[in-house]
Amino acid sequence: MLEPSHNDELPVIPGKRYFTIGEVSELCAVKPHVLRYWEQEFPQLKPVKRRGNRRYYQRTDVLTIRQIRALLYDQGFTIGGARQQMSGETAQQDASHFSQLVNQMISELEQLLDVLNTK
Amino acid sequence: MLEPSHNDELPVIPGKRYFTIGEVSELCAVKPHVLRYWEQEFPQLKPVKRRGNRRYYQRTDVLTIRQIRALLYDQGFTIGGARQQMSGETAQQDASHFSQLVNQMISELEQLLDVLNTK
DNA sequence: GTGGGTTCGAATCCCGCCGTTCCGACCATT
DNA sequence: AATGGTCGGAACGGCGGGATTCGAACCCAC
Repeated sequence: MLEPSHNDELPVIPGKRYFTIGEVSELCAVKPHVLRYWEQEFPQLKPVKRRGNRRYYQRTDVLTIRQIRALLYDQGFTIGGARQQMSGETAQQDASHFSQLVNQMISELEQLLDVLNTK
Repeated sequence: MLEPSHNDELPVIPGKRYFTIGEVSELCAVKPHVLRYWEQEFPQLKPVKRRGNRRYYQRTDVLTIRQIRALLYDQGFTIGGARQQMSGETAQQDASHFSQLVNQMISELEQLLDVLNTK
């Protein structure tokens, strides 16, 4: 069984600009080494790096990580699926699925229009 | 990268009532042993069993399997995630999103009806 | 009924995803 | 300078998700 990890209950993000990997780890309940690993897997996750290659995460990075976390731990995506989801590919599928339905509705409405016209 | 498996291009389901596991395997492009495995993982997948414990799949079963297949191979869910998805937890989110849209369409159609009536 | 293909459940095997652990070196704060 | 966090890289590991194998039962065509 998938255990929902209650993303909602994560701590409030403090009002500062930059966070170390350790801080982000706490804020997102994800171990530092996992954060480094995710960085390889998700191109959109690119914290600033300074002296000695140290990572400095911004607030948006923290939100990105929480989103990834939700996709993986709550929604039950694989890493590949989460990446696809983040890059918006599935939104397109949804959209096409949707437009298909809409097209069908349109053609049905056109038939209805025919009926109305011939009366 | 996740390779979309083009669920759309699966063969049309023949117009008969029952299918053997081999037929379903072809119809869904999923090996028989995987179908048996999925049966353990997805409670809603319960083909009828007859003489000698043989599986007889109905059309709805075929559709269910295609759906599972899409969740796993196209959308990138884990089995746990797909199960959660199938059991309708996330579907509720989708549904509310959907019903919102449908409501909007209905109100627009009602406006259209008004126009037609006053003419 | 007889032969060839299909299916059965259960056991076993296996590969790759998703981390995890180790490492010596570097950095920051006291 | 001492303590504790962080660095990258490589080696290691669990286990999810099948894949393979087995002998036996079954079905259909002939």
